[in-house]
Amino acid sequence: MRVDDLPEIRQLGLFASMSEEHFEELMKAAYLQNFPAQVELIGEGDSADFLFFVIEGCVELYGTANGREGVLALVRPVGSFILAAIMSDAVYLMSARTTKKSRILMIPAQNVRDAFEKDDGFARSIVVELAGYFRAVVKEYKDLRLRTGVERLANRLIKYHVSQGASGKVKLPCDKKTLASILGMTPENLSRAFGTLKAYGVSVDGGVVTLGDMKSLTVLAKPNPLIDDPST
Amino acid sequence: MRVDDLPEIRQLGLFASMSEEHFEELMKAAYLQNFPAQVELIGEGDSADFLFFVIEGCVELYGTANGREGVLALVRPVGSFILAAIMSDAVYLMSARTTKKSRILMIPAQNVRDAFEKDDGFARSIVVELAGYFRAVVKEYKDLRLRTGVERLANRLIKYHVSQGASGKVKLPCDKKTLASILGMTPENLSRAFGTLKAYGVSVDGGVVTLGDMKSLTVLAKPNPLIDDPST
DNA sequence: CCGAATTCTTGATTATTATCAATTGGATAT
DNA sequence: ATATCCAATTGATAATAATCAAGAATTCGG
Repeated sequence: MRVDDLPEIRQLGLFASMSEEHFEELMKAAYLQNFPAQVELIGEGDSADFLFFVIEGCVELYGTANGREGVLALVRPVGSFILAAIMSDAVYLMSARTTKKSRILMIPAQNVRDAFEKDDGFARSIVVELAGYFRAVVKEYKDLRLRTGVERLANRLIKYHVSQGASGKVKLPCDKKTLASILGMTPENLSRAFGTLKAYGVSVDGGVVTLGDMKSLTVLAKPNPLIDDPST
Repeated sequence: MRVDDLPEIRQLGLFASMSEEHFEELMKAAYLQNFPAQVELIGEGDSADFLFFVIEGCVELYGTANGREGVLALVRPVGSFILAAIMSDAVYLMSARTTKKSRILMIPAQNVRDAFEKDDGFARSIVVELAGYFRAVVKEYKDLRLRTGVERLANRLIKYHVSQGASGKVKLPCDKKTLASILGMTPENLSRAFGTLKAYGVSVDGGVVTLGDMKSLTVLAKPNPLIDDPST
């Protein structure tokens, strides 16, 4: 498949200030592929051979240790992942799998590093991208470290609510099993956390959650822009 | 105080490929200051006015939310902190305080950003630095998410043991209160975790820990280079 | 439509961690 | 030396979360 069909890639912050020539070169080396759901694209510990972009669908980044597994993030269109491993020329720290049928752009690591050496605009864009990644993980860390499960859920609901237009209803972006893992809890405890939030005006109907008492929910959640606001 | 007295700064990866001229410029704008212990250098939410380097002493990075506080990392000579906030021109996500008498180099954020624009080598070095930061936080996240307190302690002891020459003894790098916070637990639970590790050959005498049965300790800890090895 | 598989929920129990309280021990200052 | 402070430990209890088990609800393929 030709990559030229993807103007959204060219528009990405990462490539916006890259020269046309270098961009062409990168795209010539790139692969665009469709994957079914539940395909493991990379495994932690593998050497970083490709930089990935999610064009369509959704990819889950997760880690394993001591017999446990946890999802760190979902990547949706158009997002990249594991840029840091590429720039460090190191192994991946996280595994990645598709959660549904997905279209993925893969750029060989060496081409990315070559472009980084040749193209100053690209190098600077990578700084901005990595700084944003870093700050996002720090926020995840604080969320996990400083809040209980119920608080994490409450804040996540408020966050989704805002990003979806604050209509009073929230559409969950994934199934509850995955949401639980994103929030750092088991599915059982997510169910119970929803139960706890009933007293704060939260009612659940399948994948749709109604926030009926924002005031008391907010008192419980204590939302914090330094954790919850993706733009800070 | 003159910054020229600090050849170790020039040697840092961050500045190694920077032009002499731009480095001079940066250093001219920089402040070198001595702080006593327990001084709050920055507070989370403050706008990022300076990039910091620890020249001597030690600085603790910590975050607060929902009435709780947690240490994310200790920065020792010669390390920098909050580069990501500077490059994102955003507020600090973490607070920082000295844990002992420390000498700190501060470079105004705008000068750093100017140098980033002008000096391509510097821009590329920042990428490497940020990628390393990112990977370090991901490892912290996995450690916290996928391990129990006892496992975290066991792995930390093994890590210190290796970095200190694997003599069978480990000198703790800070008081136990701080260690507890770094490990994401309370001081009480750190005491109990040490108690649990007695059965695995670990004995504590003040700040010195003896590892008497590496084999069983390792079985318990299940060390993982993708979390514990700072060089991967 | 049915049946199989899976997700989701709920209950009971256990594990892990935090909190509160009391005490010990060492360091320091007067 | 004595008093004071604070880190560290220990015990008791409570909060939080994980695990195991069973059922209910939902999805999916035929």
